[in-house]
Amino acid sequence: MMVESASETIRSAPSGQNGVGSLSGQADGGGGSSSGGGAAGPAAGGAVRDSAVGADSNGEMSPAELLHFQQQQALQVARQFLLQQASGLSSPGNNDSKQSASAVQVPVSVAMMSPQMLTPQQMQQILSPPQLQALLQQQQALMIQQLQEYYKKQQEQLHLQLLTQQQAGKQQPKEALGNKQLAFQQQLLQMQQLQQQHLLNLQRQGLVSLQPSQASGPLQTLPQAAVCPTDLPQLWKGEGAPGQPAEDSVKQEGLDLTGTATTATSFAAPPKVSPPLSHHTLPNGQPTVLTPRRDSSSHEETPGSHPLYGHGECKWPGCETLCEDLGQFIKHLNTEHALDDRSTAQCRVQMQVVQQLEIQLAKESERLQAMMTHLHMRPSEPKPFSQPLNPAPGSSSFSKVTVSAADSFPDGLAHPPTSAAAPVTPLRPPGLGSAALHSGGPARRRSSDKFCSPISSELAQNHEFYKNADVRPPFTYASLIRQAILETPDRQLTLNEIYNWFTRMFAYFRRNTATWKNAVRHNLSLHKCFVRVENVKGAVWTVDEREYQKRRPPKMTGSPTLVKNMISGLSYGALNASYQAALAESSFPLLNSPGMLNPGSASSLLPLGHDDAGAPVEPLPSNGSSSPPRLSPPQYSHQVQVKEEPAEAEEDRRPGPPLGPPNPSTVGPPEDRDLEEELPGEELS
DNA sequence: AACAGATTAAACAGGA
DNA sequence: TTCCTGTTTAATCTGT
Repeated sequence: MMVESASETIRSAPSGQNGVGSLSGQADGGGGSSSGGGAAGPAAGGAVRDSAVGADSNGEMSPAELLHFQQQQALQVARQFLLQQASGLSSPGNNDSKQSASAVQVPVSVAMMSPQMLTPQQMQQILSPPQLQALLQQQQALMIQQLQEYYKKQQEQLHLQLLTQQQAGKQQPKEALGNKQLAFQQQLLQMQQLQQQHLLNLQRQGLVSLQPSQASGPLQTLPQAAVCPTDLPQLWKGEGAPGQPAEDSVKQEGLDLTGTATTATSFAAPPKVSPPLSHHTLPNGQPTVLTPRRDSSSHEETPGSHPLYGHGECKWPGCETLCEDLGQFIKHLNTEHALDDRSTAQCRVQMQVVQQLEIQLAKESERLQAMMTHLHMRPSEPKPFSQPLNPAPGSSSFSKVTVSAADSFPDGLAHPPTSAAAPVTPLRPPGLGSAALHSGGPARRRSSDKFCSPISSELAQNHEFYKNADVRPPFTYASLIRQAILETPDRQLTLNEIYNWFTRMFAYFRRNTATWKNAVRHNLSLHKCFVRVENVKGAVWTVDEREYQKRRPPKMTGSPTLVKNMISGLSYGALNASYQAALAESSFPLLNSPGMLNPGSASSLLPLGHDDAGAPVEPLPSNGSSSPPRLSPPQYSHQVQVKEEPAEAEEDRRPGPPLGPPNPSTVGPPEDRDLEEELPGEELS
């Protein structure tokens, strides 16, 4: 009985602690219920795990292993980058008011915690969709860059080794040399294939659109060692013979490398590097420039440099041999660090060092999270509502929101002007951002329900995000259902069409179908605002706006803290404007009808409930209950309590085949459905 | 602490 | 019989 749903359910593990993030991805793996083909992997880490190529047994690391290891490194780098970003917050430029300080504080914690400590759900709840998206993009961009860098270095290494072997091979039998060359070339080839595959995977996730040209663009050095720029050399020092003794020395450094040497290798690990992120491309193809926080150091990868060569010395762990020029260094590299047991062992140790550092970072992050929890999650300290409670100041422009990565960072950080399309985009969309600032990250947050987050605007703004990212939309089922219904020309949908809308609009709902479908049905039945209208062809669901508005009357006014915050955070004029903007957005299907929204009515509606889906602006015609279950009403669907009427003269208002074309607005009536235009997502499937 | 709302799970019924 | 749809109940969580 329940088995069916159990297999699909990802029990939104309340406040899933520890790193269960990955579980969300694999939890439903068996279920296979997802119609989305599982493309949208777990958000953050989303790295593809190419376990295809098996590990080789000869002590060398297979490309797959290297890739995996490098992915870990890339993630680590991403975390490090966030740490750097966060640490930069305390730097000048931000110290004006308490409010702004607190405004950035949470993102700081978010930035510091999210990559590692938070489950995707938690991240989702804490971060606004643009922030999340930006975060994901950052990590993936980082990973891509790291991978690029890594592959490049691998190729260099291979070429170097090839050279070395060629030179050495002069004294060797030709056969052996040939075999080795062949092996190297094969490895090279394999790596290139892996590289392509990986890039493809990343691109397939839709969050990162990477042009090949970009992929092969200038690369920066691997900032892996930035985690511990100074320690590593120390770790390697003093070991007479690298290799096994190195582990001991490492242990002495308190790193406690107890892990057994695995079959991964870490070649170049240039220390002290700058955040590698300079450019990356957003899902919509808009390039975003993140100003690097630090200037690139001297070993920025240039054609004439080598990742293991910097400041005139060999950067091989524990080596530091002085080399006057690159040629000498390469010579040194080929002689001293050729592919042998010792070098391999050093690589292993290096890898363990990195792993250990990662573990340490995890611990420290955990501690930090606890601290943050202690400091931030306390409701006792009333937080001034610092950030503008803004449904986009210039809300009239439903600028399709392109989430700039910079948006994910609080003000004062590298915050380049966002793309032209989103200048008015709120830094933190009302939905998640603002609410999340007030409290921690409860597992199930329906923040948008709360106050200032009209589902329509949130949806419009983050439409692409929700469609592609496997994050739970912060809306209640009721508001989503309503939205789905209101988006249609006829303001009515069959159950199946509602399902389709959910899956079309939200990647999240492409899995756990049993769960949320049940919830949808439950909500349809439960809430009086959803009216079932039966006709010849079946039953459709409509929205009784009046009932919907009644549903939770005093949300906004009933939340004194919110109102207080709003008032404290904004001047009344701003508040009014913002509120009107919110109102305007919240009634998005009617948005362009100017009569709908006049300042007077908007402000007069202010004490009314401003619900998630908002739309309190819809000044419903007073003929509410009298309206028959019109089936093609261009008006608002609030046919009240007209359940059974077959509604004879029904036109063919069914938008189309249930699972058919993703565009329900094909029949597009000439109504004021401007959002349809604003939601180009309809074009996608 | 109480309460209301939301979510999830589940049982059940009716119809195709 | 199976699946879909719809209703209902209950447990749990969350925010006020």
